[in-house]
Amino acid sequence: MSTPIPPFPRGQEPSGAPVPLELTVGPAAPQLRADAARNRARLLEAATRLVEEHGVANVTMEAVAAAASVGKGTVFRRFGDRTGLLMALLDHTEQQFQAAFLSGPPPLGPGASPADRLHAFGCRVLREIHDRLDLYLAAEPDASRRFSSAPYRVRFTHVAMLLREAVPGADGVLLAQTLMGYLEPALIHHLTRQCGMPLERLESGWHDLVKRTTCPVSD
Amino acid sequence: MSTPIPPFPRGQEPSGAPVPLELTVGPAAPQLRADAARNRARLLEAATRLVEEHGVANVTMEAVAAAASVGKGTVFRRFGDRTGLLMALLDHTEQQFQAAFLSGPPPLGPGASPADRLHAFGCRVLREIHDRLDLYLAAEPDASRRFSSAPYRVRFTHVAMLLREAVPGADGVLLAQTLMGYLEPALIHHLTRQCGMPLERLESGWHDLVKRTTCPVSD
DNA sequence: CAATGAAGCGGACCGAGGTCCGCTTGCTGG
DNA sequence: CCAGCAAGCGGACCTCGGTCCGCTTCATTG
Repeated sequence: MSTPIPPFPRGQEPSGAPVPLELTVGPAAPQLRADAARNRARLLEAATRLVEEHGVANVTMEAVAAAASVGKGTVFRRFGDRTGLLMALLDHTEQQFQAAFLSGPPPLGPGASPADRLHAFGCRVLREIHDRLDLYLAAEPDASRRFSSAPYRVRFTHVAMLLREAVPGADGVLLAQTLMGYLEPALIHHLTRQCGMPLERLESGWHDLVKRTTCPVSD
Repeated sequence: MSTPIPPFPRGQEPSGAPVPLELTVGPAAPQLRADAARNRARLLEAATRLVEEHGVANVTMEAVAAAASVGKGTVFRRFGDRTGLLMALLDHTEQQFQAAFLSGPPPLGPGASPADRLHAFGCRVLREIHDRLDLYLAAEPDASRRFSSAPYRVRFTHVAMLLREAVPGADGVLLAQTLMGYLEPALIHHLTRQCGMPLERLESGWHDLVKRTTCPVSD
C-alpha cells in the first residue's frame, strides 16, 4: 500500500493532484530538465531498437537501461514501470489516432453519422493492434489499471459518446465497455493467432456487433 | 520456448497428449500418489487460510509452501504456477457451476430457451465473480492463456452453443467472445469498485446486451 | 518381501521487476 | 557569478515467481 505514483519518489507529492508524469497523450508535458529529456529520448530509442532486434518478450528493463547507457533507476523514474515504457513506445501512434477520430476527416472524425464513425473506429483499431500485436500485448497494463490508462479512457469516452448519440435510450457506458472488449489485444491475439481467423472476419464481426448494438430494441 | 507443461519436469512427456495435470474440471484426475495427494490437499488448505487471513495479494508461493510444511518446488510441481494454484482454489465452485448450466434445472440448465439460459448464465457469473472478486482477479491468467484455460473454454463453448441456437445466422464464436468479455473479472472490478456501479446495473446491462445480441438484424 | 524405477520432494539458485538512498547536476534567483 | 536546492541519477539491494537437480519414497512386479 505505498504511493503508486512514481514521479515523486522521495518526498510527498506536492498536493493531491495526480500529476500524470507519463501522460501518454495529454497537453502539458511535465517540463523535463535537459538531461532528463535527453535520457528519455535515448531510452525510447534504445527500447525501440531492442524490441525490433530481440522481440519485446526478450527485452528487459536492465537491458534497455544498459543500451541507453543509463542507470536502471532512471528508466523506472521516467516511465514508472515496464508497462509505462512500452506504452510510451506506442504513444506517437496513439496521438495520431486520437487526432484522427477526434478531429480528422470522416468517417473516422466528426461529420459522419455516429454509427459510421463507430464502424470506422473499430476497423482502424483492429488493424492497428493487429500490426503491432506483440507490443500491444506486452504493453497491456495489469487488470486493475487496464481501464484507467489514458489511451483506454480516451477511446472509451469516444465510443461512449458515439453510442449515446446513436442509441440514446441505452446504458452507453456498459455498451461502450462491451464494444471496447471486442478490441482487446488479448482477444485479437487469440482469434487471429490461436484460432487462425483472418482479420477480415474480425472486421465483419465488429460491423455486426455495431449493428446489433445500435439497433433499437423493444422493452 | 521450453515445454510449458509442468507435470513432466524432467523427461519428455510420454506422447503428444497434453495430459492436463491441473484439469480444473475434467473427468480423469491424473491419479496422484498417496503422498502427493496429501500434499496437494495441505497446500489447498494452507492457501485458503492464508488468502482469507492476509488477502490474496499478500500471499506468496513460498508462504503457502511453508504454511503447508512443504518445499516450494512441490507447489510448482503440483499447480504449475501461481495462477494454477489460485484457479485450483476456485475449482470446486467452478465444477458446481458447470454442472448447473450443463445439466441442472432451468433456466440455467437445459429446458429453458437459449435466450433465457443466457440471461440466467450471465447473472450467475456476475454474482459469483462479484462475491470473490479479489480471488478471480488474482487468478486471471496472463493474456496469452486467458482464452485457453479450461474454465474459460467450457463457459465460452456453452455461450457459443446457446448463441448459435438463438441466432443461427450470426458468427456465434465472435458474439460469444463479446458476451464473455462483459463477464471479465477485470471489467466487473472496474465497474463496481472503481466506478461504484451496483451489481444490479451490471445485470441490467447483461440483459440488454443479450437482447441486442439475440435480436435478428437486417443485412 | 526385495528390487526397481518412476513419481515426488525440497531448497539452493536464478532472473527480472521494482525500490532505496546517497551523490550529482542542471536550473534559478540574488 | 555564485549559492541553494529540487530534479535527476545510478546501481546495490530486495522480493518473488519460477527452475533445476540430486535425493527420497511410494507402488508395482516377480
